[in-house]
Amino acid sequence: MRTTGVKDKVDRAAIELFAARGVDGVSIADIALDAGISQGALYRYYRSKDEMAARLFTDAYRRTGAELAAIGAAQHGFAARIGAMVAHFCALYDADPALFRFMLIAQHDLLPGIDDAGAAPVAAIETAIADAVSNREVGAVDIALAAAAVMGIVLQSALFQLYGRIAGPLSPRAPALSRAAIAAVAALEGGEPPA
Amino acid sequence: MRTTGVKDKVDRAAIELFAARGVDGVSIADIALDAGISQGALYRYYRSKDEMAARLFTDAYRRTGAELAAIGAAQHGFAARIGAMVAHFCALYDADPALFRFMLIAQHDLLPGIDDAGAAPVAAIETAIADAVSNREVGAVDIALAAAAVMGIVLQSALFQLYGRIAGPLSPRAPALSRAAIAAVAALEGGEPPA
DNA sequence: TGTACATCAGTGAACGCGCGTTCACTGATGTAC
DNA sequence: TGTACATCAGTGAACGCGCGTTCACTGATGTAC
Repeated sequence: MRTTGVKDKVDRAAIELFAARGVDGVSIADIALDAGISQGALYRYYRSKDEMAARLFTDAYRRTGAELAAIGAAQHGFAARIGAMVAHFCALYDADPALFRFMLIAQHDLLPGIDDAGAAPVAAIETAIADAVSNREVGAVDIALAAAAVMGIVLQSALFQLYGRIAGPLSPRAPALSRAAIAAVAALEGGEPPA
Repeated sequence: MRTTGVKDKVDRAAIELFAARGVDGVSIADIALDAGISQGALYRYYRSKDEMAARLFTDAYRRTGAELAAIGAAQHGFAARIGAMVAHFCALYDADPALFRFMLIAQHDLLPGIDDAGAAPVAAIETAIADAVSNREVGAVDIALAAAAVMGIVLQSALFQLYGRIAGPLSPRAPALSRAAIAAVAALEGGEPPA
């Protein structure tokens, strides 16, 4: 088992601190202290604080999007796809809540800096919904609105867990959240305004 | 019709700027410039920048919570309550998207500073769900999880509108979002883990 | 095995800029007589 | 109606602190011969 590199310690310290206090609420000195190195040493790994936050965010965002897309592609049928994606998200969240809190907090600042829209987690969900509509598994829905419903159900549950409104890990709730997401999409059928 | 006071101009400038760039991304000088006054004059209205952000947030948060609670109390039946609350939220959002973007962005920093949990918008939704459960309109559900689903559906739709994923105002989507929220809650029945 | 040299992760002090806050002052408005 | 004074919103320059960034330096590790 490899010993943890300095870069890993830096990344971990930054994610934990960013999650707890926001990017602007954390100084380079804070991160260096938690990582156990000097301030100057941080610049061996990142050109600037902005680049650090952006890379940590973008990497996690792309990785999550790619995993969700792969998991969705491996399943057959709308319910199975949503079920597998929701379960995977819950497992990721439980494994590293700080990372997801960081992503949820920082998205408003850092999302505009991401060019590749296809890499987004939401793209995987939209694909699953669009496929289900063209398969006639689901009636005509506003794809964006349906994706918002699915993401909202899962992300808001994650936020409630972070805030202590929901106790314990998210994974045991994954089946219930999947059912809610699928029901929400079905309820949107036929309600889309004219294009 | 009263002419707009200086304080109103300050509040409006602050909300617009906070919504666009986040509280930490905006300087006192920026706000003063947009409000058309000097930096020093801001301190006639707020003791500090922190107090300004906190008061703007808390006021809007409490007002929204109180309005939702009143609207929910005026309706009979779960579907009517959720429908009215969702419609009201959409109308509020359409009337002032910047205010809600500010609230959504700043909640992670400023929510912990609010002591009165009963004033929260989520409390109004939890009340509606809890009432429906005790009336047997809805089966046994995890109240917090059901509230997360309802809030998530609406808030994520608002975010998608802000990001341009959904075009036009939210209000025409209110009926569809209500149906999705009610269906999501119903789908959660019987899926709660042991207390 | 030993020596000279290159590389490079990490140090820690210093710099400078931006920003929140303060404060002596101005000038307009209102009030007492 | 006029005068003296109080009040107070607003000004603008200055201050000082925190923070991101830089940089000359250290010391350990690896490599060539």
